[in-house]
Amino acid sequence: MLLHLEFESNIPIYKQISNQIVVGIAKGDLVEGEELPSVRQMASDIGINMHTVNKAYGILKQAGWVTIHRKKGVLVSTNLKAQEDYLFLGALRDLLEVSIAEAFLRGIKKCEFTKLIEEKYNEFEGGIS
Amino acid sequence: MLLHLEFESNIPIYKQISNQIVVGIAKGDLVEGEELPSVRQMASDIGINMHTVNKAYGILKQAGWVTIHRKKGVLVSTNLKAQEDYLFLGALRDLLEVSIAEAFLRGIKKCEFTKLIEEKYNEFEGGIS
Amino acid sequence: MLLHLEFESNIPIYKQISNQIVVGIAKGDLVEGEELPSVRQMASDIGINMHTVNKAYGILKQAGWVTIHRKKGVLVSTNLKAQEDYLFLGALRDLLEVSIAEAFLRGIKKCEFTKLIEEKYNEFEGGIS
Amino acid sequence: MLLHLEFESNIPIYKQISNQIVVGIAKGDLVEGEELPSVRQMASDIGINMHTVNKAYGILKQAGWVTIHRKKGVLVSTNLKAQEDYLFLGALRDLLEVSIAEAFLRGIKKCEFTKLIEEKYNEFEGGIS
DNA sequence: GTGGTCTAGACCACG
DNA sequence: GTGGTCTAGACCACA
Repeated sequence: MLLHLEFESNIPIYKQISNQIVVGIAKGDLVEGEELPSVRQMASDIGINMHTVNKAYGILKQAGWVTIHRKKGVLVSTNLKAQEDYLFLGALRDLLEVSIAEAFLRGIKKCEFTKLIEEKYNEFEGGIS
Repeated sequence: MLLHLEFESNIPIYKQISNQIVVGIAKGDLVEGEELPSVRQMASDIGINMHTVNKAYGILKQAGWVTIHRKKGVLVSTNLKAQEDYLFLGALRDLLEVSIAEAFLRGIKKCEFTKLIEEKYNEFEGGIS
Repeated sequence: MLLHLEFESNIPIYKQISNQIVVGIAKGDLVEGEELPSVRQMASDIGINMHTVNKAYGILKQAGWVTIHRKKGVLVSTNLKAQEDYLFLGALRDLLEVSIAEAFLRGIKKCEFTKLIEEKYNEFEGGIS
Repeated sequence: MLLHLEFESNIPIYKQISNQIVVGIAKGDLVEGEELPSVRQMASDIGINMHTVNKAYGILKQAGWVTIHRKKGVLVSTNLKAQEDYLFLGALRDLLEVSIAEAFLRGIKKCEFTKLIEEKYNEFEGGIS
């Protein structure tokens, strides 16, 4: 599991980390119960500050993607709070609106857009089979 | 064309403005050549800082959604730089990756996701016909 | 609204702050929409670091007790996520179990315990009437 | 008397142990004079560090819930220091304040809260009769 | 001036 | 050695 961080990006580093870990889980690169490096370890590996990694882990913990095990450290988890699904869908709808509007105006066809989605989905489902 | 701003959102005001204008264009609420309120006008209407509106217009101009004439004011445009389409698709792919990963892990089916896309697309296509 | 912090306590300072603000809301000392001091302001008032206050505010925001308004700053809110109520009750039940066990073993009567609860409730309800 | 430890809880292991033993006494699962497993025994049973069990026992001894004899081992006791009752009540009041405030603000009625208390009390009183 | 982010260095509780 | 907490000082985006 290698992280690719863009320090020049306007996306905060801690967000890039948490994002990539979620994607890693979806792709099957990270499996349930797997141990993530300690905050200090990952920080020194990447060459960033411990607190930045800590914040990323905090977000993941909050959302349920990892759990902090007192003996084993930070473990990948998929214990999502189901009741948050509808909140997620609402946020997703908002997030998509602008992108779709822009794609539409650029003349990108509906099927091109959905194909993009399906490709990504397939990447993830491939991790399962 | 009414803007609905959420001052408690984590999305910056200027971004909310530019987003809603793009969506407005896609929906057909704003048509090519239509004049948008002046920076001062919109700022006082909404009750926000002039610089915020200015920044929103700047982003829209940069992307080609509006053109700014000294005399005619701010006009809706759809003069997109075609060569940026593939850049847009790349950025879109990145933007969607995390959302799709999360949706996938939450058990949201591919077809549910694409249906959401299609619904939005239909909203926009309706504006044209 | 004055905060009483115990720096020697084993309860983290940021938790003491967030706790006292919640209690303040319940007592009516803080009302919906009221503006809280900025992180820097409160930090310098109390004589602690900005980040500690920031963490307290972050927790309150997460739980819905405050919102970050882009124009007005940090505002008291009571927009709680209703679906978390049953989680709260579960956590409460766990929290109470040990205290009740200990009270019971110390010979504190059921009614003494519930009287304590009722007194606190009255403090809060007094803030409303 | 089986301990159920959650290594992913934010409550320290030693605290979980001491808590559950106090609750066990209240429920009548553990009776006065009963012998608890030795530090080494319990540690190996649960698969945790000896020091962790030791710390739990230390807390229990400190509060008077167990006595430690060199020969007889760790014995359940209820030799509470009576003069600490008022301290306990004070601490309890502080502990409950935030929970009650939050419950109040969430619209949980006073009687719902006290019913929760009474149910727990009944669990313990059932252990006696 | 506000909150948001990052860094650096430190101490403590825990296991 | 782990995560949790606190401090101090800095830069940036935002309004």
